[in-house]
Amino acid sequence: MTPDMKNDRSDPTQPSAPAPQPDPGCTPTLPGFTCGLDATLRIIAGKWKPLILYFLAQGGPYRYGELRRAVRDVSDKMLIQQLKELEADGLVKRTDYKEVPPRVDYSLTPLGRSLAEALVPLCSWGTEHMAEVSRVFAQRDGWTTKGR
Amino acid sequence: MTPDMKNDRSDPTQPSAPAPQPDPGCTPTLPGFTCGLDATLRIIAGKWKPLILYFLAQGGPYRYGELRRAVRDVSDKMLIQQLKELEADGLVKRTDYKEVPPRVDYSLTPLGRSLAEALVPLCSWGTEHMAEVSRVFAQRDGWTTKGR
DNA sequence: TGGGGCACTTACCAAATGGTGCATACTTGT
DNA sequence: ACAAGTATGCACCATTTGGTAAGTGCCCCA
Repeated sequence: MTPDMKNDRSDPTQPSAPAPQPDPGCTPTLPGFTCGLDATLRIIAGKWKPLILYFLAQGGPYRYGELRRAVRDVSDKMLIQQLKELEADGLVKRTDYKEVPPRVDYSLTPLGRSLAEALVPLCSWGTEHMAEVSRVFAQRDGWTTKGR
Repeated sequence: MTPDMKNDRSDPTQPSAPAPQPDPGCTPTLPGFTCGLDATLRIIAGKWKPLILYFLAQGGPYRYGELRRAVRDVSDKMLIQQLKELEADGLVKRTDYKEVPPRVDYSLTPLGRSLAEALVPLCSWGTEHMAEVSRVFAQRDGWTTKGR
């Protein structure tokens, strides 16, 4: 067993790479974030936020009800909650017309709009690879080609 | 005042827009997804997945330990878990060298690489707007200028 | 007068998510 | 012998997240 060359290179006792550098386009400037992606992810954390941003980016301001119909499967509670957070984070603007049957609409702030644009490639990716993606989910949901 | 024109246009009893169309770049083809973005989001759902993909995209294959040091604050359990899912989803490839002190490394599959590229704009966005973002988090974490 | 819509709000609950710590099997260094 | 490192597995627990269902005040319509 060639005892002195079992680990030909990169022997585990001496880490080959101390720590990968998180750089290209990622300059850790502010504290708390390891990189820009980290920062972004924390802002859009929440099941519905990216979707909301994206829908809002498609059409002009949407009324609450429209939005809820657009983002299918979202409950009132969730939609409101995420909208509030997005508003607090300065990504969406809420306009309350103070009318008597309530009328409110939501639109993107410039910041929100810029973020929504960064989301576009993700959308395209999903569209392009939807076949693979749905295949993946098919088996995730406990499902085999042979039925059952 | 002006009782008959309170709802000048788009009176609430008659929805102005029946349902916003989720189209530009989003063609709902396969069942289950409202649009491409939806599909993508489900694949990268999980606190660390985008980060893992992104790190993997930066350097070549990473050994498990390197990855964990790179993605700071991630626990073993989480990292392993997410790596397994990514592997199952065909985004990363795991190579086990079957050596005696365990040696394993992870790299992106072509699919994973393409997804990682779609993540780039998010990273740039985060980097560009990191100031705003960290301001947002400052107040989210219950924080006032006047301390405590 | 009753039903429905609007935009929310609240209470309660289940499930997902994530963290800590211990265990494994084996090696190398001291 | 013992600590440390390698890549994981697993049990247990706390927190977070998300969902359901109900209620609110006010209006319009039949």
